[in-house]
Amino acid sequence: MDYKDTLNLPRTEFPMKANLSQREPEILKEWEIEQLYNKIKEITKDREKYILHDGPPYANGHIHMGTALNKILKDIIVKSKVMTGFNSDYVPGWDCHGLPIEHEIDKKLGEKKRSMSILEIRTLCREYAKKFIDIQRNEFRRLGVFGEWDNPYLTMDYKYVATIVREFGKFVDTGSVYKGKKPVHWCPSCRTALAEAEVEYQERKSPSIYVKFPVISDIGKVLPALTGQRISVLIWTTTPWTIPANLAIALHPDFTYVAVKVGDETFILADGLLEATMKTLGIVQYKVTERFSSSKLEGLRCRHPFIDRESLLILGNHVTLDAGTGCVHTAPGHGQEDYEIGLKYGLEIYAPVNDEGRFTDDVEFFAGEFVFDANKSVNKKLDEVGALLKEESISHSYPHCWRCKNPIVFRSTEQWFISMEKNRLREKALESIDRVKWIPSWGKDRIYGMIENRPDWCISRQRAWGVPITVFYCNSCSYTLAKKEIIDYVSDQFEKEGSNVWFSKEAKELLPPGTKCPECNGSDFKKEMDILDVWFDSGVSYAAVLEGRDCLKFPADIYLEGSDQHRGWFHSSLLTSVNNRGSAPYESVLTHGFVVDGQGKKMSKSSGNVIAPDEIINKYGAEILRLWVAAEDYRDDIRISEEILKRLSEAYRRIRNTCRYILGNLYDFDPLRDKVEYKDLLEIDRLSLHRLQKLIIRIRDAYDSFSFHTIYHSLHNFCVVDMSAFYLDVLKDRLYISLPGSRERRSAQTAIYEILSSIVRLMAPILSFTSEEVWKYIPSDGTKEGSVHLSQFPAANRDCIDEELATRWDTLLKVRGEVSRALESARRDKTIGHSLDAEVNLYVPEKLYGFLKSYIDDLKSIFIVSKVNLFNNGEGNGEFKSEEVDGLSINVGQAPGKKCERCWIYDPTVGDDGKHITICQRCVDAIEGT
RNA sequence: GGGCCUAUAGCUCAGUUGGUUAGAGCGCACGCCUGAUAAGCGUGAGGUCGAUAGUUCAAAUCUAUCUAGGCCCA
Repeated sequence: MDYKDTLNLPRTEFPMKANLSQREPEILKEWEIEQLYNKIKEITKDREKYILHDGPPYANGHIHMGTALNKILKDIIVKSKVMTGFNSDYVPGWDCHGLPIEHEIDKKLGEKKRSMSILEIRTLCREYAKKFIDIQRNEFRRLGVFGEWDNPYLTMDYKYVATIVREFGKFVDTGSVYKGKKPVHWCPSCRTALAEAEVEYQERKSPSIYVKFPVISDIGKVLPALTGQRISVLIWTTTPWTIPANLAIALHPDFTYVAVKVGDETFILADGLLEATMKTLGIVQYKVTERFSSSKLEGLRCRHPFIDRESLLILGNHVTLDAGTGCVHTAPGHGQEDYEIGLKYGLEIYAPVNDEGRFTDDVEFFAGEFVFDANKSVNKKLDEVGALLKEESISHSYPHCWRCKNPIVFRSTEQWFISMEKNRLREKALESIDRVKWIPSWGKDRIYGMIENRPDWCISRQRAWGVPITVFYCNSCSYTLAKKEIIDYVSDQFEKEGSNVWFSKEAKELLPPGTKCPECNGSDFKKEMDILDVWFDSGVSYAAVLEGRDCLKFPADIYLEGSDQHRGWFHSSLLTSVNNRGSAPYESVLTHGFVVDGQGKKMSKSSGNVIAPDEIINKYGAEILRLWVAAEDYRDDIRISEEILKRLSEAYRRIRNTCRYILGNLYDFDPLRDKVEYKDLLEIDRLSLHRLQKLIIRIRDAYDSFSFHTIYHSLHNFCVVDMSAFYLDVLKDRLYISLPGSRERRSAQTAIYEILSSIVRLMAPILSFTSEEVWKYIPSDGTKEGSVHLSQFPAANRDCIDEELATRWDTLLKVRGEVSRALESARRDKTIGHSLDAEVNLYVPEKLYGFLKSYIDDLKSIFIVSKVNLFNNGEGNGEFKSEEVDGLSINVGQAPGKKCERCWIYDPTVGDDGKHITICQRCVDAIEGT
């Protein structure tokens, strides 16, 4: 007789091989057919809300590892909140306007763009965004992310756009919006402003000049040694044409400056550049007459070399010793740093250059001249007045227009701003930051520093693809008509017809009938043609989405984005919400790092180290990607490499197999019929339930604190160490050998059923596909939901926690470890092969002896050996001396008796039964059903 | 150049307010089993805690500098 057939070996249809890349799409299909997301919405609708508000990715290109990471993290949070008992609807969104899309359309159109209307271009941009929204939506769904994919929010939806305009109106109403000047990259040949992305840096030859600015203030007051001398500050520049716009000279606050006597003149420049400058100027005879700190000069005045105007001496950290004289020619209308320092010192943002790049009539000597041609004229003039010390030519990197390839200029133009001060926006934003929970905590310092130091928010863009700044100008008196009521009126039209009406209709049609200019009573207006910064679009999502949908709420519980969004969405959302609602739109902000390669280097096309989500999904499955997200500590940068993925898929298999093995042993278990009461469970089964409760507590805490990598490690460790290597291994004997309906077998099944049904739910937010697959196979107790995602996390059962029992087993397991070592040593000596071949003698000290004696009947099953003999101290010594357990020594020998053919245990009763001469008494009983 | 952050075994992570010989799992090596089998079990070898200098009786832990890397600015 083949006794194998009399065993209760595991049986399950649950496949060992996951085959994720094939199975996942099938599961997704089922979820869709069952309308799972709607079912979740339905069952959670009356619960307390926990809202994660989705930051919209840009609708451009396919998703990459960063976007995948972000969406999976969000999904893990949302799913875990649902399973914790919240209503946690997730509405994904997309950011649709902006330069990158317009840029793509530009590239496609090439020269054709010039002949197209703004409406045609906007239509192409809309189609482009639409296309990538569909692509990304499918890619996100493929990751197993649940959400309102059929009803996402798009910043280009009419209703959303209307909200943007209304929120802009609120800003206007609070008096924060003003028009000012700011330098932008300007292409004179295209006659357009360029964004940073449209600027290409190329080598170019420029003049390099050294110019004297005579000091007119009484310098003797601060530096008596210089009294009565002819003194000039020496500057250096490579853009002579900006000299007419010079308003100041900047010195570094920490550098030492010198006064140098050359002939009968004295020059001022930075000590650190003295030698280099003198060499360049070819001056051999010079003498330093004074050394001093730059602060002595702050506020003194020079005279412009050829214009009747003063030039102020100021201090700025942007000054360097890399080149020049350490005294920086400053034209606030023609440079970013010049502009910023200019604002600080209250200088005019002066840029007397028109759209074509020609000097305005304001400029003496050079009016009408093209600025690059004017370089020569300016130098000539400087030379005439004796201010030019040196002129040469240098080659350096200079900005050029991406389209026409011509060199561009930096020129201040009229722009719309949101003031950080007028409505105390900065102050209020900083206060709000204090009330938000930032995770990790340094996020607070980071955004605080940014808000504290940022300049006013420039919200205008000279672009086509965006939301218009809905402001009008009186054609007769140039009065700016920016009023909340009028903006709201326009907003209503946008809501019905879209923002294209701004470009298709006349101002008259857009304004409320009978609108008159409050200044001159005129009725002829023109429209502002600038559009809003896209950060304003997404920044007001709290109004368009959180307040716009009943299933959400304001403020959101959490925003979750990459750490770059401290400057981006966290920032713009904070400013808009603080100004228009009086508080931050989020209770907490969680940030994650960036995806980098196995070496910690950033991914880039040029490095060739980019891994696409798609590749991973095809090779390993989205589930492995989800596991990766969970396994890594996302607060820091997150590495990905082949090795990491290989490790993870091995860990995945381990978890999957543990589930499978338990399923295989539950094939005849009906929880309603076979469950054993806790008090009747065997002790080791109670131990496993104790450990399960600890796991539940640890994992639920980890979900609450968003520490997902703790979950991965705990779960994996539980499956590998607690289950596979110990409990399940020990259990085999009982599950296979015992009578199917026996108490000891049902006791084991009760425990593993409880364990599986718990861990499958605990892992569902992370391993969303596999948990669903396992769920289908778990025997129902009558309350099992149709999907694991409709179930709740298990609650830790205090009644199953037994610390004393756990402590006792800590000792047993320590001894078990030592027995394993002793067995291994016997295995090396060829005394045994399988551990059941062994008989173990334990020589233990008094105290341990008493303890182990109470477990004497269980020891052989715990150790998985055939026989255990226990000896008190003094009765002898084992060859194997334990290092871990004081006084313990062990001997291992070949087990006596014959090996039972059925249970493989060596037992003296083998052969006792006349009918079954190759098996032991226990097995005889099991077969005969007694 | 500035702000914020990171660095513990080949990989992913632990490491309380400074306190014995720095831990876990995976991987690797070797062995066992063939009743979880494209599985399972056991044993073992892996670390100058990024570097240097300090504080201290005592530093992975505190301080400074440096190196490498990331995000955001300039």
